[in-house]
Amino acid sequence: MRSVPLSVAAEQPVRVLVVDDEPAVRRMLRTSLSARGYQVTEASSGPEAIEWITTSRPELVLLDLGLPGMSGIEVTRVLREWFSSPIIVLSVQDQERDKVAALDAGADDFLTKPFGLSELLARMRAALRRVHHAVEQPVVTSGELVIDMAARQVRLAGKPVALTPTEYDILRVLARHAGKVLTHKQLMTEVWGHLQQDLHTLRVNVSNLRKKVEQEPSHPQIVVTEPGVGYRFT
Amino acid sequence: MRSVPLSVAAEQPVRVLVVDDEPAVRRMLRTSLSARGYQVTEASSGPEAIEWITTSRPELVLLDLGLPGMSGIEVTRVLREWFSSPIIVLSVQDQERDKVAALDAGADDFLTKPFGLSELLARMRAALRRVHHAVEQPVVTSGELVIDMAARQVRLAGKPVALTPTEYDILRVLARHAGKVLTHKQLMTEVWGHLQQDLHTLRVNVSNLRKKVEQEPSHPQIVVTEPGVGYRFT
DNA sequence: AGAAGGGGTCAAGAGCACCTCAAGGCGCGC
DNA sequence: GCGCGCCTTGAGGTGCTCTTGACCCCTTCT
Repeated sequence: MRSVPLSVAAEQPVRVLVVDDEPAVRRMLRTSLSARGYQVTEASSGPEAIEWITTSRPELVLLDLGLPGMSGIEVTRVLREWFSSPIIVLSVQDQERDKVAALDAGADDFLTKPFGLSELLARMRAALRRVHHAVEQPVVTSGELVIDMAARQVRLAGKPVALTPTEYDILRVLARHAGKVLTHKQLMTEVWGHLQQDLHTLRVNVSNLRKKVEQEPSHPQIVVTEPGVGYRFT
Repeated sequence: MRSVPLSVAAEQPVRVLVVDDEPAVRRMLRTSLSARGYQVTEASSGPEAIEWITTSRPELVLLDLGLPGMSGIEVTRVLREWFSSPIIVLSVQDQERDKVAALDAGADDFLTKPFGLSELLARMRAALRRVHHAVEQPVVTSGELVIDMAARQVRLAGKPVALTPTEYDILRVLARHAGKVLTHKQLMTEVWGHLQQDLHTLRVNVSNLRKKVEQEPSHPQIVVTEPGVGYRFT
C-alpha cells in the first residue's frame, strides 16, 4: 500500500524498455509510465530490443509477444542467456500455451491485452521489488542481539528489548539488508512509507534505538553509521 | 519447454503450502501438484498458514484471497515482513483493485480462478526460477582488495576499510571501468557530478585513497597513475 | 645544469554531518 | 479531560571530511 509507485530503492529513475511494433501501444505506455517517473525507451523489433538491452541494461522490459519476424518468445530466450532484469510479456492472445511458453522461456510475468494500467503498474512494482529483496531469514542476529521478525521480537543477551514501533521498523529494515548500506533515503522510504525529508528525525530515532540495542551506544557495533551515506546493520 | 516440471536444481522436492478454506480446492491442487513431484501441505486459514510457514519455511505459497477472517492480503503483508519465498495469490474475483492490493502487499503473482493448471504450473516455475537466479552480486577484486558494490563495502585482505564518501566514489568509478584509463575530467565529472576543474583536489583524494587500499602507497598497484592522462584501476 | 611542469604528500582551516539532550505536540487509553 | 508514551523539532556541541595552500620529488626539455 505504498503511495510511491517506484521501486523501493529508487534513487535514480527506473529505466524501462517498451518493445512493441505498434506505435500507438508504445506511445500509450510511454505516456503512462513517464508520468509515473519511469524512464522509458522504445524499440519496435526484437533485434532492436536486444541491441539496446545489451548496451544499456534497463531495469525492466515490457515485451510484446506478437512481434513481426523474431517473436517475443525468441527474444526472451536469447536475452535470458545473460540478462537478469524482469521481463513482462504482453499479448493480445489469451492462449494458455503462449503463456506457458513465454514463462518457460524466461519471462517473469504475462499480461493479456487489453489490461488495466494499474494492474500493469502493480505487476511492474512486484517484479522490481523482487530484484531488491533477495534472500531473507526470519531471525537475524548480531552479537548478543537477536531479531525475530516472525514474532516481531528483539532480544539482547536473552532479555526482551522494548522498542517503539518506529525503532523496530528501522531495525527491521536494516536487518533485512544486513551487511548492506542503506541510504538515508531508502531507509526513510521503507520506514515511513512515503518520502520523508527530515533526516534529523531519522537520526534521533536511530540514536534512541542504539541506546536500547547497543552495548555501548557511543561506539555502535550493530547499527553503524556510514558517513555521508546512511546506516548499515552488521 | 522443459519436460521436468520441478525447479531447476531440484534434488529435494519443492515444498508448497496451499492455503484455501475450501477443501475441494485444496484437494484438487494437492492432487495435481503431488503428481508433478511437489510436496504439498495444506492450511485452511490465515493464522494456520502463518504458523506453518514460520516453522517450516516452504519454498512457495499458493494463497487464496478470500479466506474467512484474515484475508489473503493481510496474510501476505504479515508474511512479507520477513518471509521471502514466492507467494502466488489465487482468487475467484477478477477485480483489478484486488490484484493491485495483493501485489503491493508483497505477492509475486495473481491468478484468477478458474485457471488452467498448466498456466499455474508455469507461473510457479517462473517464480521458483527467480529465487535461484537471484544471487548475483557485482563484486570487483584486485589482489587483496575486494569491492562489494551492492553492500558498498571495501575489504583489504578480509578486513573492512573505512573510506570517506569521496574516496569510495573515486574507487567505485575506477573499478567500474577496471583496466581502462579514465581521464581526470571523466573521473571528476563522475565523482562530483558537475564539472570540477581543481585537479589538485582529485590528487589529494587519490593520495588519501591509496593510503587506505594500497599495500605500499608509494608504489601503487591498484590505482595506477597514467601521466598526463588520468588514472587506471588494475 | 637549470627550469618548468606534472604529480605526490603534509598540514590546517572551514564547513558539514552527526550525535545527544531537552522540550514541545500528538494521539491513545483510562 | 488527563496522563502517558511516542514522535518530532530545536539547539548545542563534537568530530570528521574536504578543500586549499605550501613544499617536495621526479621527469623532461632547453
